[in-house]
Amino acid sequence: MRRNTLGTLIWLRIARFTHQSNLLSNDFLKPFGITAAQFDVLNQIATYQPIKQSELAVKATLSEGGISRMLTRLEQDGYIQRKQEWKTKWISLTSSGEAKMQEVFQHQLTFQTTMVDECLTEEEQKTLYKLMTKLQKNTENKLGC
Amino acid sequence: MRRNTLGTLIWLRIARFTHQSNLLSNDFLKPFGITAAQFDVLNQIATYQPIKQSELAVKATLSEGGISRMLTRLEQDGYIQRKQEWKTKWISLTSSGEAKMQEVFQHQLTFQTTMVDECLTEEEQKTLYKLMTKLQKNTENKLGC
DNA sequence: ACCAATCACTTGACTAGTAAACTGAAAAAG
DNA sequence: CTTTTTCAGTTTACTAGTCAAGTGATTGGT
Repeated sequence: MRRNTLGTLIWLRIARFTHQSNLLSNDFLKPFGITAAQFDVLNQIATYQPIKQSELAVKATLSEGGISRMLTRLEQDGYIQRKQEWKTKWISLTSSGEAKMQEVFQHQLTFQTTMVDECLTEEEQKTLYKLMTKLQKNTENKLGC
Repeated sequence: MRRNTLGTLIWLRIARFTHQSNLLSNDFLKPFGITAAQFDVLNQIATYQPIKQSELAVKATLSEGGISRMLTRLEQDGYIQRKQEWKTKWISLTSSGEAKMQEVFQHQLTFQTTMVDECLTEEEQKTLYKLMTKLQKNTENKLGC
């Protein structure tokens, strides 16, 4: 009892990093008036628009309900629009949303990149990316069952 | 624009893994009647009890408000108790909470360990742990400022 | 032509988290 | 002795997410 394995220590580090980096991201994005979660979704929309709501949920790894709520907020803030066609809703950025991404994207990219660059070498980053990809893909597969 | 760096790809992988592994953990813990977040807090209490509420917040990397709410829920479920002394509240497990941890801990440890073991070698795990530790410590330091 | 199934999305009830404003009692200051 | 500060914790108002039940229009079966 009360003895940890390497595996659980890895989980803990990852969980802590995610939580803390999220706080930092939210702090960083505050002046821009959006949250880290909103940035993620807007970024997916910018990349894939126009995109079905259900497909967006998959890209952002959110539940159907979760994406519905998030899009309601983003719509209220005027960043996105939903165009109903048959039974599907097509999501795209409004010009306001487009402008917001133009404003924020580069900053956020630099912010994230710097955080990693300042503590890991190029070689280490490649290794970390490879290992995290393995781990994440394995987890993703489990989720399907 | 729209070009990602290695750093942002790493962030994305980590975020996805955390989110997905959390879903899996919650699913796994469901039969035991607790959530992953509750397990984490109970685990910290088990390790450090009796512990001040404010110190527990630090250990669990939660805000003061967050830990207050979480403990209210855990108290309602009968897993923990808060003993007021002067102005601080000392948190410890009840016998029911102790029993629950006895029941769950080993399972959750095995669950997490297996997830990592089945896709990474011992060597890879050591490397991943080292790199994630660097990254997390760096993030933690930023948070203080 | 009608009833059932299905599809895409929404809603209700919940956990979980934050920041910021608020308590209430103790210690320190005058 | 009052008044003020301070400290630990709570509460409020919010975002963000889940699951599961509900909606409402279209499509299929008989």
